[in-house]
Amino acid sequence: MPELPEVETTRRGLLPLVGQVVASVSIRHPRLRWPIPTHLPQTLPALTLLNIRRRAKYLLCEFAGETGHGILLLHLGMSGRIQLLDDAYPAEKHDHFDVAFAGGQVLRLRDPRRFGAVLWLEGVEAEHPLLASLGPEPLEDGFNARYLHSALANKSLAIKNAIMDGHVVVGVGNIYASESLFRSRIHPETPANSLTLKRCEKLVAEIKLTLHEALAAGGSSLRDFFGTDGLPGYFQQSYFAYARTNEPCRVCGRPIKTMRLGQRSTFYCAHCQKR
DNA sequence: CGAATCTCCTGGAGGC
DNA sequence: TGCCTCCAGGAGATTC
Repeated sequence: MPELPEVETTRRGLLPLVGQVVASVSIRHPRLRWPIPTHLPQTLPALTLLNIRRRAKYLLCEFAGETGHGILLLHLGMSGRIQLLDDAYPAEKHDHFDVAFAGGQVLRLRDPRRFGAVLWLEGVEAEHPLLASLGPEPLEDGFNARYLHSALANKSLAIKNAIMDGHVVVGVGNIYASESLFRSRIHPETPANSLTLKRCEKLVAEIKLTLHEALAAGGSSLRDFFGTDGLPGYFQQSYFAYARTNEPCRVCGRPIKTMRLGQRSTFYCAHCQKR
């Protein structure tokens, strides 16, 4: 399931397309999280890709030309992947969306579970409902202990749910929520507003560290991630807690426990992580 | 407002 | 081998 490091890795992998002009668009299966706009095959051709940015787990591809201007928003959901192909190879079952460029390369979205999204934004990007109320980027300076502590001040829910809420901080998915809480020695059920500033400091640091490490791993597996079915780098890394039910804690050796929190599998060490 | 629950979807794993 | 059930999950929508 694509987490922030994988989305960022995807973004970097697509940068060679910047400056290229769209030749055509194919929509094979328009029903993703929301319908893919049916006008894209008319709207995009002849526009130039100006840049590719990332906000949270959204990829924002800005296009402009004599016939228009807008942002193609892409989201990978949980099973999506974007391939950069040198040629329009025959599409497979779950290849729902292509953007073909004049140079011959093709951006292809594959998403078996169809939780992903392809949308077209016009007007002021920051005012779009999906982007307007997002919290800070976890790797930027705006995400710091003081900010987190105040953002949690009136929240009594479990800290794990809090850091997975995109209004608090974006880009922390289920895997890294468990991992960063383990590394911070914070029990996932701890009421968010009971964390001291000092523990917020630790948590912020571990979220940044965990994401940086995953990003480094994802970046090094770019070739695996693009064009093949190889697993992205972070799946190959060894987790401290995630998906390690009953396996020995890497710190104290006691079995890792699992629980449901906010409908999500949660992994932790009952001995190392304190409320 | 906060918090909990529901929802979309398909592939893979496990049971019989 | 086949069929059934259950589970995974990002995050917006809905409900309380």
